Amino acid sequence: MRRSQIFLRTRKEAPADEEAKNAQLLIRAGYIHKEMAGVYDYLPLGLITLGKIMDIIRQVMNEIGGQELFLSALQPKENWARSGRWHDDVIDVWFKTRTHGGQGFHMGPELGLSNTHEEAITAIMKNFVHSYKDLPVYAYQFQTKFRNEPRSKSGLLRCREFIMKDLYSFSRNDQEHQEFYEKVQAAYFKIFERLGLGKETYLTFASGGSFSQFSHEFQTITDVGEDTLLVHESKKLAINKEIYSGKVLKELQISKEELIEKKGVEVGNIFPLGTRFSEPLGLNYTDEAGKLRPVIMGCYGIGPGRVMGTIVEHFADDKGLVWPENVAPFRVYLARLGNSKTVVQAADEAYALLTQNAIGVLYDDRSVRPGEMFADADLLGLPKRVVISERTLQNSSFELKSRESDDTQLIKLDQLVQALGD
RNA sequence: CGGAGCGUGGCGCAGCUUGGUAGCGCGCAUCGUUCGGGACGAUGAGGUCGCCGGUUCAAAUCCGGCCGCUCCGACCA
Repeated sequence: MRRSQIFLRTRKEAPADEEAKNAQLLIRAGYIHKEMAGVYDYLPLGLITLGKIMDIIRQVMNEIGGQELFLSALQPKENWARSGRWHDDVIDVWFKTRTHGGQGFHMGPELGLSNTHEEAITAIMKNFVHSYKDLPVYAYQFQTKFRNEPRSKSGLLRCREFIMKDLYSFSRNDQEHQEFYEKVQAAYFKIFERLGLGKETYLTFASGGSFSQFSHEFQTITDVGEDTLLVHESKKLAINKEIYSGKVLKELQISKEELIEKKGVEVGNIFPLGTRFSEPLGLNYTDEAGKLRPVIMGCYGIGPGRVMGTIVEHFADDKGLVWPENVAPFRVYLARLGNSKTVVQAADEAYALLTQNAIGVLYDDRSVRPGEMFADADLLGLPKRVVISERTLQNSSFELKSRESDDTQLIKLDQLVQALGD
């Protein structure tokens, strides 16, 4: 992509209405735009980045047998009435067309904007699951969730409208469910590893609801995190402070002295649902003996936008964003200094060559001064910076620099692809 | 939902105490000089001063109400 063509403008100054580092930098770098509190638009660069994160998640979900679908954001009342979750007393973050007899849309039935999809997916599965032969089924989606948080904050970390990957498992029995549950657990570690957060992300024991003792959160250690964790570093796990007790310690065979208190961001969550939804909504199957049984369910979430914000919080420095290779919107920032014929030609060729070799490159072909290009390259946070100028061409070379280091090196032009490829 | 702060061209801010032609920097446009870490000069475009109401000859400024944003707390299916 040529910088002169991409829809992008960077800013020197941070917006006044953002305090969170992730929001300030992502806005300054032109990745996102704030629509209102807790609601952000993804601009071209931001969408590419978000897409990279989603692709990593998607790939691993497919590997464990997940099938992608896309459910609606508009939710009818009926399914939620059946599960007992339509009432504002049960879920108070709903955006609904009518609440407490107030005004809603001027026509049509009472509707809600999806804040989660257990009801919807369970109702759908009634059309497809009748026999033990139809199970297990694993379905997931990337969909927008709407939650009217009483206080959204911290940029992308706590939004009122956000995309979530939510996977739902439908199993015949507890054992089959448990096997998959553990598979997802391993898959999540793989995902966070690929996203660059592996080292700081802990499997965290949290409140399990009515069908199991625990649910499991994936918490990434960050100062701006909302959750307080007691981390066991060598065992690579943590306990959410909300469930911390002597009994829990005993259960997990951990002693108090081994734990360190830290702040974390919940980047993922896996949750056994038992028959919480299959029973009220009537999702049953006939087993081998002809007996009708409720389907055992689980749900498994990751918030790609929240992950993006967490990555920013974790890696960014005082000059701007720093993306791990796997999620960077482009691998290379190609800065062309000067616009003499030879420089333009060499840079154009480099751009074409990298593109042909499927190396993502943002080509700064503008006629701006070097300082501005360097500042932009730092702000945008692409892993590699390549400079082509009169000076480098005198050595038939380009200059290569990594975002996280100050060292530069001159490399011969014919080594371009080797130096930047995998 | 409680507490604190804020709202003035696209962005960052001053002006408000003491009412009287709406200003600065960045960015943007044109021209010239520059060109390896956010250059300089000249000219120019761009603003319902969050919204509604009140006081006044006159309101960005004073008064009342509302809306929005940030942070702390409560909440977080």
